[in-house]
Amino acid sequence: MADSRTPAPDKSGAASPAPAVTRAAAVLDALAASATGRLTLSDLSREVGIPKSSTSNLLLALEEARLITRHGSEFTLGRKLVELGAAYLGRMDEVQEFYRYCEQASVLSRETVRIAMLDGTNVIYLARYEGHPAVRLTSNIGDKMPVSLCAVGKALIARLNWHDIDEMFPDTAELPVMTPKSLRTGAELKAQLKEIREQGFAFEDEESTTGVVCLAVSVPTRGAHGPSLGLSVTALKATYTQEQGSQMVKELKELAHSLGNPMG
Amino acid sequence: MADSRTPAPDKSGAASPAPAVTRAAAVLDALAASATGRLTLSDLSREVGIPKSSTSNLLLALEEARLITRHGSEFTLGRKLVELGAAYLGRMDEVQEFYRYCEQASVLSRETVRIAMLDGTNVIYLARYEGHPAVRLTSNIGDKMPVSLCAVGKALIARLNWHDIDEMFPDTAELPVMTPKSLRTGAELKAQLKEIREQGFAFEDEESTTGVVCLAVSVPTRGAHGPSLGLSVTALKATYTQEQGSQMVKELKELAHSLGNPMG
DNA sequence: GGATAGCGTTCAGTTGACTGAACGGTGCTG
DNA sequence: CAGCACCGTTCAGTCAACTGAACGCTATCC
Repeated sequence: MADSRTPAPDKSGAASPAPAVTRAAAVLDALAASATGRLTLSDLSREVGIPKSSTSNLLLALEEARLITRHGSEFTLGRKLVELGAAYLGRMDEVQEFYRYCEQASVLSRETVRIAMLDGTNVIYLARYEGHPAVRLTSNIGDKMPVSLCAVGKALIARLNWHDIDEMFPDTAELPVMTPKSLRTGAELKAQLKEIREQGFAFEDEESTTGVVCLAVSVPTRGAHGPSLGLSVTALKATYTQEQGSQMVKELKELAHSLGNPMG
Repeated sequence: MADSRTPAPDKSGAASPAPAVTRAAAVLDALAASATGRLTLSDLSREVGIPKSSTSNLLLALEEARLITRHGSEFTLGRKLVELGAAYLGRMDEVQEFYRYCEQASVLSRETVRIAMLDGTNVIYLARYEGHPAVRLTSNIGDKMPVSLCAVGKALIARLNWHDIDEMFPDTAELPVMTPKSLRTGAELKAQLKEIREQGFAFEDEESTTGVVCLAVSVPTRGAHGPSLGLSVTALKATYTQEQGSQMVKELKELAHSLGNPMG
């Protein structure tokens, strides 16, 4: 799991309009971020920085809503979160369309394809099509990954305007590293982003997993407010060929275009 | 409950220790339950039954926590819910073990297998192993299904004590119907549950999808507090044989036993 | 075009939620 | 066995979050 630091910790000057809700969300975050996923009332009180008595009340309410579950004196995330997450995904027509397209595509139907969403400096995987039994991914739906480490992350970032990119990744920014080939600095990342913009798709060469390569494209934003979506194919470097790659990019782009324009 | 002079420690409704949290959860539920998944402030205020001004504050806090997202004047569920749901699933060792077992099993490795959780009168699908490209399920992870319509639902219900079952499904209860073969009444369902208890596994014969059959078993509850888990295999009725079925049940039971007893 | 109905926002008063210290219970430690 | 440290719970006082009516605004209707 990648460490994600709170992006914009609102200073104490700006109070929340419903503090109890903000705190409850912080409790959920703390549970999600903890190593074991099991924390006691005191743990949470310390972690989130609110008095025990207040935390106790929050936990009672969260438990009643099934957003958390109590196991003796420990708390874990609740199953209601799975339902809500599923409800979010179920409302995304793009996911349904994604499956349908992958099944009937000529090359992609036999590959491992994923659709992901940009979330700050991470991507979140929304769905996975597994047409290639030899390539089983360890990552699951909902998992996060730093953008600099995967093709789909780079494809999504490349669509942002240059000013935002510079802000997110200063030249000297140190990027998370997972393999010897991982990009190291903001400058390296931005050099690649220029390439990606020119060629219209992104590439990953063993930057997150040795032996594995990825291709990815971004989906033009549907409507005015939708999240940024991206598509990626994963292949084994050992069997990957240039020709195969260009065909996959072609189909990825076709799917991306179809997702971006519901009617066509 | 007799003395009306006591200062009423608990009113009939049993007030929540943190109402704002309970209300926020109700807002999320309302969004998840709505047909389109997009509601305005006024919609939510009416739906949940709280004043607009209060709702406005709740929504602001929820939006700040990214539990909901604002699109103009409409609100939808937020992507943070996908992360939290994934964190819940990622913490379930059973899911990881489920994948591992399916891959190395002799028969199941070539079938479509799922693991699901009981949630009231529905089951929620937690993970899906697809070893059989010919059978692609339309349901996704996190989707809900009435227990009476699927083998895994019946397997899970069958483990409850008879009193609870009678309460959930009176003889004359009308069950949801999806195909001509769907069970219609509580009495029909309970007759099947008796069979399931005797033979130790559940069966579904085109009750949710014509042309499709399912086998399922329940997992003995791990520890004292875990949720009720169930396993199911889906097959095409056209190619299904009795012999194949008994082998699949055997492997399902083995996996169930392994999930219920972490060390063995 | 004027009127209406509905939307989201604002604001001051009052109720009820949050605090923090003290309490009883439990599992280590010396 | 006594001592300690930590846990989760309780309770009364205080402060702030919630209410509800009034506001400005935009679409809709006659």
